[in-house]
Amino acid sequence: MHQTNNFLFNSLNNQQLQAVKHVYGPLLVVAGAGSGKTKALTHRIANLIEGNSIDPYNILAVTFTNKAAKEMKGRLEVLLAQELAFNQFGQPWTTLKEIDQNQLRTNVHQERLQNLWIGTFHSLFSRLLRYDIEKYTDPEGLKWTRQFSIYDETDSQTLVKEIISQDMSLDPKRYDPKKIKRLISNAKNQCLTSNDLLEKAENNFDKTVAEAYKRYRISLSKNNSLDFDDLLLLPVFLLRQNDIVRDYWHKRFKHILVDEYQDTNRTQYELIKLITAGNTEPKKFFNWEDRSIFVVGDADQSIYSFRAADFRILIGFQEDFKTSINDDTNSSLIKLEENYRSSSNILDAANSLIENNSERIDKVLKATKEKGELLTLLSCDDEISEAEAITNKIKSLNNYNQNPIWKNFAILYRTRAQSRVLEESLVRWRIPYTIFGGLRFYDRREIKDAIAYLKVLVNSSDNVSLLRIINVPRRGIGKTTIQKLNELSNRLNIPLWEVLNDKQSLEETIGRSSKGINKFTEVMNDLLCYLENSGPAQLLQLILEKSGYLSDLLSSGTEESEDRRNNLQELINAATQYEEETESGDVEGFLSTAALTTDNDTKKNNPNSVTLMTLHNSKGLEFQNVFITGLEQGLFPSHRSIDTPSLLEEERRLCYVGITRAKERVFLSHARERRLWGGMREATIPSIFLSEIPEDLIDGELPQTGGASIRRDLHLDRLTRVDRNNPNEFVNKPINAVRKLYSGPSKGKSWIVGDKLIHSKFGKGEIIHIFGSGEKISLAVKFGDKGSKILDPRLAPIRYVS
DNA sequence: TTTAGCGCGGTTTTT
DNA sequence: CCGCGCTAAA
Repeated sequence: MHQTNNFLFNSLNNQQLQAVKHVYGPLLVVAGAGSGKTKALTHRIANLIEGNSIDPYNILAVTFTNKAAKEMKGRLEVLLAQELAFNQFGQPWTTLKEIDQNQLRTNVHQERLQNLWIGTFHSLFSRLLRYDIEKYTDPEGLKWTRQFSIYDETDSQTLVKEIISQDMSLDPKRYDPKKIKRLISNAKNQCLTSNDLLEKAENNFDKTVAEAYKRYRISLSKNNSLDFDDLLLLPVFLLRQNDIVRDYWHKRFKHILVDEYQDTNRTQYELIKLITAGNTEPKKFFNWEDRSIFVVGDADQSIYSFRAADFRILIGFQEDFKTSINDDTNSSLIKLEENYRSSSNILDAANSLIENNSERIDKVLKATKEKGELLTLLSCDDEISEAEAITNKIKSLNNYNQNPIWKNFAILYRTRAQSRVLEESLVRWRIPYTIFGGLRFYDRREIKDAIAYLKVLVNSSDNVSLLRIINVPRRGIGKTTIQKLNELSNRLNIPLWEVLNDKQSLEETIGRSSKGINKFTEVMNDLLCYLENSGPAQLLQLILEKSGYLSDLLSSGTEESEDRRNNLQELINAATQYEEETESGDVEGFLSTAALTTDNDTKKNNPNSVTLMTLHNSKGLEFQNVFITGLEQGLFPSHRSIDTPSLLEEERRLCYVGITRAKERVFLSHARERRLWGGMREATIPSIFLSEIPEDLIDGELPQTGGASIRRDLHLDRLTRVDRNNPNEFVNKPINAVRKLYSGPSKGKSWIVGDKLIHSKFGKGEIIHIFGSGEKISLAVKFGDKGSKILDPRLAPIRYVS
């Protein structure tokens, strides 16, 4: 036991130690970037199990990403294996052979962690639903079975679109299904029902959304399906409704841990609270005698409010979970403020930046590392020279190494659209790179097709999947046929699948077209015979063969179809792996995994390559060198955020996240001109964030390569037309130029009627009138098609042009 | 029933 | 510029 304690405790600082030793009651750990929060989490779980003899069966550990869950699981495994190493071999972990280490990890995995629930919100609660969903009846009488399908964004989009245009006969142009889906999703994430929405409705549009929500829900139930949001919302309703179920999970999960608590939404919060409170509501205080809730988060890294995450939940934690004893010894807040990742210059820059936000928990990250290098500002002509400047930097920093180490570099951007130019530059210089995000493995067409077959076999009510595959491969079943059958199904109130199997009705309604349908149902009924006794891997194999999907691919013989076949083989491998990892190897479970897995964690990347990703994707990661690109008003911060303070603060947090990813070097780049989507070249204004980092922490640099020479190399003549002769104040004096823009033209520049200027949001404009005088002037500016605005020159993001 | 061609719109997105 | 959804024609 003492050995255990050493393992778990001796590498921790004071605050981490306090967190790790916490056992009962509520605890909020405010963990700044790079302060060792995963360490605190994993060591605490290990200490619960090893130090306090708590059964892993009673622990629930929730993360937001598969990656975080995997990481936590892995590290926990090693910690417990280290303990075991002492008991079994009597020697420290590091002296063991790798094969013994792996053996121990396997032991721990199978014997100690089998019953520990650790995973994402969505995967854990879909698991809960596979147990208990049949015990839930909606107030409207809607029901689901444990074979429910999980609809991804595309599937649910299809359903909403159908409801808007067909069910409700609305014009999809006035009622954009995407927008409506987003509003419904927002409601679901805030734990609101369609009735709640109806009560809150202020106008007809709101009422329509509420109605669409209601119908969408009915439709999901008819399909025996749930969308991502339902995986959390339905458990809330279930636990509220059913005392026995709630009591069961309450008694089971005595110790709850939540990672990235600042990213929780109302629904997730309700869920956590229901399990923690159990069967004894209403009540004011929780009974912490034999239980705990331990949440870790950082309000400064809250960057998902557009998905209804609400960091005020984190700020309210202590109030929400307070104990009846109101004493000072009951400390329910610990701050981890020592940063082990970044140089102190980088941290100073990040701290200065984030201090411009008003809504925060006060917290200053303290460096444990040396000052290090200054941050570097790369002021570039345009997006091409920005990309070139970055690749140049990467190359030159690597020249000092015999073997280039590409994996030490990350290039971060606000929008995916920015990645292309960067890629082109990396390709040109033959620098290996890995781009994150993009198409998920499970979003590929052939994968979705195969999965859809599996879904229909398990859940014949799933019409979205059914209609996806009914004519894939081609069976000559067209739109009109499907429409007729759908009508029949609705009129008789018989599931579509049963209509398809009723040969007589088919003959009567669609006549000769029933041939294709019969072909389809024959295949499906044949496959159904195998459902009982086959695992997902074998089923997939059978599906691909018997449906003719595979032979269809083979006959086309293109390179693309070759790729598809490989992907399908990959899918079967994943199913096999699932069967090996889980004892039951059940199809429903595999389908959940397939729906909830992004391949960021599974795909094999070139281990030594430059990383390209969005700033959002970079959260939780770290790199030696980080490039933050496109620091321009309207791009970063994005144009949608620029005049809404709360949104601008979120952009600032995003920038903070980006900077704090870096261990050694940060490069901040902006382009003086940029074309987005190949449109017009637009003059830009440097990002306000650049002006919020102290000048003495930034080193300005003139990029070596201008965009024009590159363009000539590429023979892109039409691009070379663009000015190179224009003397560039930013290139000559990058820092000063940036600062000048924000020190306020009212000090340096006196405006006169007729001056032309550029506004970051409204674009080019001309002063048509000046109100007031001296320091207190306002400008009336006419912006082409955007109309006229009255601006305060000291505040408005404007730049003088001519 | 299928496919080619045009027009429109295009932050970020753990699941 | 690129990917989509819809319409027109084969």
